[in-house]
Amino acid sequence: MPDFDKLDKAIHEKGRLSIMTLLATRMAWSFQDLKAELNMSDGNLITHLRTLHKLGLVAVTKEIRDRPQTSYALTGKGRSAFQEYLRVLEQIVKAGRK
Amino acid sequence: MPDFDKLDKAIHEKGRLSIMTLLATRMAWSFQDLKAELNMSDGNLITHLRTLHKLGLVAVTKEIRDRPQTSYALTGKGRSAFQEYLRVLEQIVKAGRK
DNA sequence: TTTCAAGCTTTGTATTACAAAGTTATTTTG
DNA sequence: CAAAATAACTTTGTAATACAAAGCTTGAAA
Repeated sequence: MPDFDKLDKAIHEKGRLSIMTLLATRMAWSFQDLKAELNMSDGNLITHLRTLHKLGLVAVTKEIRDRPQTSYALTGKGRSAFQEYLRVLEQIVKAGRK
Repeated sequence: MPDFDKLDKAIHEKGRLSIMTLLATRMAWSFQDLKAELNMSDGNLITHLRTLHKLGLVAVTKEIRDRPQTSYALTGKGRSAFQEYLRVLEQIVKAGRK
């Protein structure tokens, strides 16, 4: 049976799961790109990002290019936590397809 | 990108996801077996089951064997909703492993 | 008839997702 | 330069809901 206890709650919530998945697909995402891709409200998005950041799963980089631009990326910890999470998803899929 | 909107919220919640996964692995589960496997409190378990039942995803059968025994099983609708849900999980795993 | 177990309801708490609107700072446009 | 615009937050409020714990009900066994 899948190891449901290992389903990290911080990652499992739909909004943050979306974010983590996006962050896993490329090095860094700007706030604007995340917002466009996920169509979340500013407040909701930044709250989720802050939650992930506080847990050490996401790194925040502020730079001023054209306009000020904040970028988000997975940390090493975030990457491995997410892979661990995906392992449980795989177990669930395997069990559920039986 | 995964189709996050299709992540059925009723199924995605950890407790109910556990239940749905168990129900997918065999024909029927008694209340007691579910409770033992998931170690949830009576109240919590039955509330989740009722939620799934109200949505038409889970069928409830009451029979009196030795002791009264209630059994739970996926409905057709429940089965296909769950498969749909699993499809999204697969997309997430695929995207996240990149 | 007391006991016990199964299944279910009720109550209460604490968390939290989310939207909406307001804030600050910087930058572009008229 | 003043005004508008945009990025990135913060704040506030609401509604939903997971979960535990304890109580209720019914039927069987002791």
